[in-house]
Amino acid sequence: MGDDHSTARPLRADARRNRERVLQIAQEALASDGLAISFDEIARRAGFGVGTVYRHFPTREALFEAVLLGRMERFVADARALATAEDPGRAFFGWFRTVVEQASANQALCEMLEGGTGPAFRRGTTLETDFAAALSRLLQRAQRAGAVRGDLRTEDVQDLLRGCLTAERRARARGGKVSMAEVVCDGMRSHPR
Amino acid sequence: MGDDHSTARPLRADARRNRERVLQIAQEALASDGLAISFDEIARRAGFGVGTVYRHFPTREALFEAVLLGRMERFVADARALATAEDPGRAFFGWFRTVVEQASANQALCEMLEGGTGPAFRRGTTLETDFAAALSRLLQRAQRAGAVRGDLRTEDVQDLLRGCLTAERRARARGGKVSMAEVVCDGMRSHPR
DNA sequence: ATAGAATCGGAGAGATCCCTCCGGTTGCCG
DNA sequence: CGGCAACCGGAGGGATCTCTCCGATTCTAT
Repeated sequence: MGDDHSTARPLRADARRNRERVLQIAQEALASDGLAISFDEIARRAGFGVGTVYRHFPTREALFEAVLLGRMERFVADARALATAEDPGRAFFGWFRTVVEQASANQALCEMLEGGTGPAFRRGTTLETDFAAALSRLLQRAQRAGAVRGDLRTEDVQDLLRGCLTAERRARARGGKVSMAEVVCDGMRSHPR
Repeated sequence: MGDDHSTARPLRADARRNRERVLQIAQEALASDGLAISFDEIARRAGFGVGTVYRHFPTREALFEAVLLGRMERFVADARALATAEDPGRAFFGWFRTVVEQASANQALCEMLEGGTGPAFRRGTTLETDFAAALSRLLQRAQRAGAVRGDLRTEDVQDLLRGCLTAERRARARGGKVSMAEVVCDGMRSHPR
């Protein structure tokens, strides 16, 4: 325990290259095939024996986390950056659309957000809590500004986001013209009538 | 091939009872656990050996189909029945909400509709074609009546339906007050402004 | 160049899963 | 109630998946 990555002796040059290659291949594999892809398959695609890959990532889940965690954290960072924007409605809807747009191109990311089940995004994780908190601030500000239906709660928006990913991913796969996120955002707006 | 169910010698009484029980248990298991549940597990829950269950349903997929096909067909029948309703907008949104409401209580049904991947609902299946056709009629009539955004295509609505299921299922699981279907339906309405 | 440490590769253990096979059991008809 | 067809049960074959182990290989420091 406590393998101190920052102070540990640097990896041998070949190991470093190989580690990088595994991450690269895993990234592509997860984006196109989703969380269900097998560890063996990733090793095969990268051209390594499974033992080699396990040397770098102790567990299937650890590998997936290494690939996906950063992406998720960026969503949280984006939300925080927008928490003080001058137009709360624009900030909220912009963030929502950005997340849908970015994630819908990545199968594994979608599954993680949709299911709340992937690595490092389980119920109660720091990441999951931060995500909900950041979203909550955006939402409340937008609601106070009258841009979003007042009866929507954070969990509602989270679920709508998940649903929107499901829809947008498929729409994107078939080259659809209408943005599903656009439709859902319209549904979340305060009813003018 | 062509095991003629209607004219074949009726099942022995015990076999009939057992078959019924398997269907019942499978229904519950699929509703709560989804398509990923294993054949062995269903046999175990029903209290039968796997051989017994395989006697009645030659394949995992055949069992799932026996449980789920009827439900799917009802959605198509509902859509057809509403194709001549006097208020096309009301018919369209009513059907949409009904499907979401009914399916969101059943994990396997959701996965089937969402993924387009389950038994008997694959791309090109008669059921899938009929489903799309029935939905298409409802949509076009609603659009002509000015109740639904004119730029939405059948595929768009199908994807929104899938997404709505993802959202509604989770909202229901946590006892949410706001209906996700309501929000999405609002998004599909023609913009008054 | 060479010793020694770090790394690689892949066979295989252990867990599931789908499905088959066949000996033992049970219900049905005369 | 006797005999046979139909039915049940579960061991196990073949696949696949995660992860371990250790001999063979490759890199690096001297």
